[in-house]
Amino acid sequence: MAGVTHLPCDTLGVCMVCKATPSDEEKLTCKTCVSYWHVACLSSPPATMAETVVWRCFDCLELSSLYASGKAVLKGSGELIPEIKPIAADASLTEQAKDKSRQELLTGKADASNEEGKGEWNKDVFDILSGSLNCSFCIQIPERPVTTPCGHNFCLKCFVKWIGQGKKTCANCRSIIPPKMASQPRINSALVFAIRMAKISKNNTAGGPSRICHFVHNQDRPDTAYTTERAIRKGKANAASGKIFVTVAQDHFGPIPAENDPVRNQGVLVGACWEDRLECRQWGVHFPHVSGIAGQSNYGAQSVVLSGGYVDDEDHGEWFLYTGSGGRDLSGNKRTNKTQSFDQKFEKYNLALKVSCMKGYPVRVVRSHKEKRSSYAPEKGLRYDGVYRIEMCWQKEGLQGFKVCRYLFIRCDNEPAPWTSDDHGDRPRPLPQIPELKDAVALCERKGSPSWEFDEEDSRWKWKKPAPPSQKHTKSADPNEIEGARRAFRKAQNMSVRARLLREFSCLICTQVMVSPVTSPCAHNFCKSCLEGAFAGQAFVRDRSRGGRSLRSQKNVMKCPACPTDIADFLQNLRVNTELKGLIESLKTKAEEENEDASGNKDGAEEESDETAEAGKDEENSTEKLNDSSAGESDVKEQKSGEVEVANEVEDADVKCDGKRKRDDTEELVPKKEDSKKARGG
DNA sequence: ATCCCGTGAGTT
DNA sequence: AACTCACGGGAT
Repeated sequence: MAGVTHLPCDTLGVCMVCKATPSDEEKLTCKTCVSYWHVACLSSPPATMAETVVWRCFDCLELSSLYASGKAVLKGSGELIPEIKPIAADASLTEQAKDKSRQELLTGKADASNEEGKGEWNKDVFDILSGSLNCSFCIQIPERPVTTPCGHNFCLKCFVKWIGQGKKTCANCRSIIPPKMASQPRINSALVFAIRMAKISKNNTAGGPSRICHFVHNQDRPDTAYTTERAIRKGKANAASGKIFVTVAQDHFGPIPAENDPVRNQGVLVGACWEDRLECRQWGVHFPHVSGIAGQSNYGAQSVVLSGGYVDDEDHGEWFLYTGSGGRDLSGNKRTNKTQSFDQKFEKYNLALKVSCMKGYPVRVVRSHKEKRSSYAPEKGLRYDGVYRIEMCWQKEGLQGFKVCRYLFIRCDNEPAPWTSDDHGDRPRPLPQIPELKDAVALCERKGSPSWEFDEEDSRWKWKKPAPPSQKHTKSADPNEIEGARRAFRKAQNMSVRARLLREFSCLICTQVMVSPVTSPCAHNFCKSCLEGAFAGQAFVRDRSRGGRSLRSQKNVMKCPACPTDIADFLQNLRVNTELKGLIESLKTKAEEENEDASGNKDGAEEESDETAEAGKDEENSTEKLNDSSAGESDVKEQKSGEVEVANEVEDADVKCDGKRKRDDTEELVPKKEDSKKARGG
């Protein structure tokens, strides 16, 4: 190692340079690998709060510049190429350069930068966003945006970090942040969508990358679950499933591709939402009606649902820790039971998950609104979030005192997750740091190479080994049903721009596009006036509220019109989310302009008959600029095409999870007490 | 918050 | 075919 020594703190928090044990305040966290560094031993510590938040250690800076120059690649297993060493201290990176490389990492535009003028791309997006939509910490477009009740938008990570430092007020305006929001911030999905729209619309005019991934919200529901004769009084609770619309086998692994979607010919795209489990089932994403795991113990698990049923679950978006099933007394007529009364074992569904782990199969992941402890859960219903791989599994003592099976899921999908505004899917990422591993029992890791793997040449995840042959017959959908569904779907596809805006940015009260949006602490968006109107005449405080010093005046509970959260405090001082407002306005304007450009053509398209629409979605894309392209997303079917073999011989290296791997940058900035094993120093 | 149903897939 | 098991969901 050359020149100045740069080393982080070790497992015990001891600085490896000066051997002191710095306090939390004296330590700095690398934004990328979440390692801790003693500020006093840094040659050039960050000067401002904003810099602190985005600070990256020397290893990671070097790494990102290697990425940018195309010299570094990730191995399929997710392991970082080892020859990357701490570089000579002052990597001579200016703040600008840091920002640039960070942004390149974020947007995946690394190697497209200066050539072909694509470097301007990000700048253009900023322009569209009027430069106004910035997280105050990192001065970037907010990643996983959360909105404070005072109407300011931040990256989830930056916000969590801020709260983690004991801050109780908004970093922008010093308004108090409600404790509930502080402890459980929810991503503002309307804002995510707005950012994506801005990117896409920019992209379409600037000739950027052509393949933008689709983001779907509610599908049409051409057929719903039905109530059988027998259960006539029980309504939907005991309904039987409606038709299955896709033609995949029940033990199909991976995304649902377009060729198995005769209804829409697009497959199930990331971000697809459903009302309930039966509907989710109809699209072939997760077949069981109640169970959270779909799988067979001798074959593998195809999908899971995160529904908050198990308190041990821990959700970090791109990765999460899942708890196995069982361990509960379901005798009598219980279907679920939150309390555990015996140990879980690796059998049945838990064994199925383990098989998927060992084989490296892609596992579809669905998140439910019932998971209240996750920032990534949808507001209502269920949402398909793409495929993940189970990198390892083990047992631990659960929070309820019995053993639970544990699974580390890491996202590996070719489409971006619903909470990011990235325009690309996942790249292989390192294992996150998992404190509970130090107490893990029966730890299992994959031995061979995974079946579902990132292909560097194609920059896509694919089957590197053939997908396991189905053991079930493939369901075929009823042609009549398909035709009906198809019509409804085409109609939805031809929605006007305004209808689209409406769908994404509608006020939950007036159902119109929000004029002056306010965001509640529970992350629901309304027009300011609508929300005011909804509570007009209601007093905030009961009785003796008058003279400013009423001692025990009782606050009235005022429930959010969209959920049970008490938003009385929020209502007292409604603040417009000006950034979101501006964004909606500019999208509106832009959409109208494009509407006019396409003029007569466009009107025709809206009234277009089903038959003409049959011509395909490509055509729709051209008439509808804001419609993201769905073409090109159907090629998830490389299974048996022959070139699989070639890829296989490249390496069969075992997957190890110790030492060498860097930690994931998606790790939450949380207390850092128990660092079981630091992935450093090796 | 609690009760308890019909359902459907896995397993025997 | 019988039996077990399951992170739903409407009704009370």
